Amino acid sequence: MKPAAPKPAEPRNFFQDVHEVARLIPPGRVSTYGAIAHYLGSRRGARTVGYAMMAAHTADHYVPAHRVVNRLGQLTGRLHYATPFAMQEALEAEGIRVEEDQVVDFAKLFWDPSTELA
DNA sequence: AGACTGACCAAAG
DNA sequence: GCTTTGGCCAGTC
Repeated sequence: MKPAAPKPAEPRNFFQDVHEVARLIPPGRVSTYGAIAHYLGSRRGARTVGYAMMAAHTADHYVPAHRVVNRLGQLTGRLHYATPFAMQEALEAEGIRVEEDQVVDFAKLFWDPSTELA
């Protein structure tokens, strides 16, 4: 007699899903909070995705948060890094050009999980 | 144990 | 056309 399975169907939290998707972003490409939120199913609040990125440090595995920007292609999370330039440098190291905290050719570098992973 | 906070996006006034 | 509000999850004090 199991005291009710203390195991929910999916113990995987929303954050975990976001972190996993973020890890799927190929180098040299960038994704957005809204795109990830939409891929996970409806806009559960793109905000929540942003929270997940901030809580990326709580993830067991490394999360390339530098490849995730807002829908405008801006490095909104750069202030969360050790240095305000760490995020930009990480992107430039992958061949992505950044000008004024904004990803150049963002439209071409944009990686949409809903489309790429389909 | 409860309250606050924090990397967003889009629609409505 | 710009400002304000609504929706949303988990970690931390």
